[in-house]
Amino acid sequence: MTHPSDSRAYFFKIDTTIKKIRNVLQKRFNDSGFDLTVDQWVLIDHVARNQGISQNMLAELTTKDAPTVTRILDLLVKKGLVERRMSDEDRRKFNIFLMPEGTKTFEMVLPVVKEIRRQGWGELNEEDYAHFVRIMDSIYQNFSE
Amino acid sequence: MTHPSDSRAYFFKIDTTIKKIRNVLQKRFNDSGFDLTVDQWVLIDHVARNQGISQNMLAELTTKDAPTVTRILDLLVKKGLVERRMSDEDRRKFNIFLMPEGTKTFEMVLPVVKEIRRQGWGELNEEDYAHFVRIMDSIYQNFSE
DNA sequence: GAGCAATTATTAGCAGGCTAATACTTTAAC
DNA sequence: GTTAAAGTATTAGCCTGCTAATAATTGCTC
Repeated sequence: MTHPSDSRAYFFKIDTTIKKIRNVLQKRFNDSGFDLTVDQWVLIDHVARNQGISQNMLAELTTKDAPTVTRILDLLVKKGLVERRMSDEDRRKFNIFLMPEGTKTFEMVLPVVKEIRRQGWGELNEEDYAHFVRIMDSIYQNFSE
Repeated sequence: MTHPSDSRAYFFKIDTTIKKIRNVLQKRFNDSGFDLTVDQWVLIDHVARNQGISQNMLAELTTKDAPTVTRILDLLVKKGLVERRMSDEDRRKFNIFLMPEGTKTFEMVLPVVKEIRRQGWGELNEEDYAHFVRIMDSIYQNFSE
């Protein structure tokens, strides 16, 4: 390998790592008795921090596409965790709110998620984090032109 | 953020980056007239480099699960790119081979993929690559205990 | 060698990522 | 004000990731 980019390694490593993280999160959710997928959690997390957010905005913040947000919200509504309310100013939009059960879920799951984040990061330090962000952002940017 | 792991950032960044890479690859495939998904390419790549490989082994090398490998191979067989041959020693196994069309596809797509890898890695250097590998492996390891 | 456990691959079912097409609403242009 | 363009959300259809259950074969143990 004369240049790192000649290898499949970086695509593969990113792919494998994100799968691992997802697996661990999901298993921990299941073991904790949370009836929730990782992506459902991601939406709940954002709604909790941005009550009344639009689906559009949710899609942008999570880098999910609109149809996916629609479907995940459908499931969350069905579970009684989240509510769609017609927007007053713009009738094309919904404002998304947590229901009481959703708030409960958020508060129950959050500490578990934080613990997993800590576990994953382990002994890596601030400098590592800076490298990590720089490299990831760089790859992203290199593909955004 | 007192500690990087307190933020959603690293999970999110990895997730977003891999999505970006996949999108760029797929779009470039489409624009080049390749009738191929990214994951179908990944399997072709591995079969090309390991003719006769078993599905099991393919799953391991690609970190895909067995049902996914089965389905992707079904599509590749349907497209005439790949062939399943009964293994002589173990009749539970298939040996996977590229068909002539598959080899053609491999040789046609590979340079495009290499070019995209190069583009993504951009001006990052060997040292960055070392950091990248170390951090990713570390996260993976922290979740494998 | 009979019976049981492990291995290999498949099927079915749910969830999420993507594109394309559609319905509805708002905004802009004339 | 009417019409055209843009924005918001949904639906449908394909592909992939995951789990659980199944079928077929092999290997192990007695």
